[in-house]
Amino acid sequence: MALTHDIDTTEAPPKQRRSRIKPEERHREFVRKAVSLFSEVGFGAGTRELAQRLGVTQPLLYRYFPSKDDLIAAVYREIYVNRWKPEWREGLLDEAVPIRQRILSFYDDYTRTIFTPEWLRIYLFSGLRGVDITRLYTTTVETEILKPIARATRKAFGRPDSDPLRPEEVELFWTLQGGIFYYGVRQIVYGLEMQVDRETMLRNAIDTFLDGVSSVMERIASEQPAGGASAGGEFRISDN
Amino acid sequence: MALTHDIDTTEAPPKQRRSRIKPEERHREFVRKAVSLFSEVGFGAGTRELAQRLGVTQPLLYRYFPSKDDLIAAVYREIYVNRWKPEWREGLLDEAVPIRQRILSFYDDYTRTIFTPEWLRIYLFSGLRGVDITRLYTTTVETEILKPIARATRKAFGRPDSDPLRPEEVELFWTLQGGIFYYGVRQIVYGLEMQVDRETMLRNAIDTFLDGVSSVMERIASEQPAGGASAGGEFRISDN
DNA sequence: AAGAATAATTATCGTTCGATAATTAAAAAG
DNA sequence: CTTTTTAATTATCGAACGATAATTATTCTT
Repeated sequence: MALTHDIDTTEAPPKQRRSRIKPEERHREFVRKAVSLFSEVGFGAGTRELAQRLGVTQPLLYRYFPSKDDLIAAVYREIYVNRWKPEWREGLLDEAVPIRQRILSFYDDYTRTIFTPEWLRIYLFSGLRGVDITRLYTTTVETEILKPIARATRKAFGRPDSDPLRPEEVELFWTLQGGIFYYGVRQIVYGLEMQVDRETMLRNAIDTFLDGVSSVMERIASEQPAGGASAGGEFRISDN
Repeated sequence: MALTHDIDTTEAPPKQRRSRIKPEERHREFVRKAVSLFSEVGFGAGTRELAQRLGVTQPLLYRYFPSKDDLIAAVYREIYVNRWKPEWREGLLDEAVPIRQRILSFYDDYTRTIFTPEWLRIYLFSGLRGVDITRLYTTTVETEILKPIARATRKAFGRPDSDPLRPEEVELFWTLQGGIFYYGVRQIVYGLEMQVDRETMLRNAIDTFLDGVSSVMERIASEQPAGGASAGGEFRISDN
């Protein structure tokens, strides 16, 4: 017969006062802390850990979210939707400002938004999970940011706005985007000590890009349009 | 009293023949399949799933690896050490080849190596886990690849090899590296249909970069060396 | 103040996980 | 062929997971 009265090393439960707050606020609190927790350990983080950080019990989560996946969806919305600024696109189209300054201002504000552990890590985690939202976000970046930048840049170089954007042109601006993005990953995600501050990096990267992109864009414009989106014939001889 | 003889829907166990192979080969098999599995679902993947893919039972893993973390360490070694080619550095230093061609050849081979689901996804997963190996790899890339490229490029522009590399110069080449890397992430990790093939992207990105980098490198060289590594005074007025 | 509504709790279920011990069977040694 | 070695198995443990049901206690309504 085993002793049933174990020595209780944990002191008596602190008779925790249960705080009752408005449902909407509780909902927001869950999402806020979930963003923080998931960004640290990934979406495999436990619901008990999340509840503990909020000072509540684990089953309470299921009063506000039918399942963990619904909570994750709310986290996606917070990152991808709530932190997107429509003014980015507008600023990029403002022809009263020189193109260099427009691009610089955009990336200054954009990196201020996404260069946080929460944003970058959840972006990477969600990308690795293969959920559609990452593809959707990438498409949004291309249509709302990169294509406007590309058109504006071409215009600034004196090229007519009439001929359509080539995929190769858009891809060039993806390279700039990726280069800047990777600076944030190295600093925030990998925790590396950066030898160059963000503003200087942006200035140098954008100046290098703008200085070199005109000749390459001209070359692209002078080449045959690439296969898939060609308006000419349905078939053409590949130029290997 | 419950019925103890449940209707057995699963047919009789196939009396699985147990195959016995050499320890070293079993070890390699575990690592190989672990690379594949972890790259798909992350390091949270179960040891039972891994064993199933090998056609063995789960406890067998612990004959070859003391713990799951040791298996993960072996996976890191496979990705970061075994797939690194020392010839990359050598090729970049070969002054018989024009700088543009040297950079192009390197990135052609480098992206051929890392633009696989296994490499890219494990790289991203490991980076998010915050393990030291990612920082170590980044340092290796900088010293073995980017600094040699930067020096070679500067040399090709006629600058003396004597004055030390500025952090701002190295950072410029990180931007190129990140831009190229992000192409692979979009294609392989996010599964996006790329409108521009890898070779064209590399050519345009590198041409844009090389065309624009000379003027920016000159500006960097003409500016005051940045704060931290300055050999001049211990203090200086910050230039806000 | 009494009762209704509901936010938060306790208790618990069925899975899955990494890991260990004991057992079995295939290959190596004699 | 018999014995020894060891690669592989079966069985199982304790912890952590997502989720549900029943209960308690706080706030709102009248």
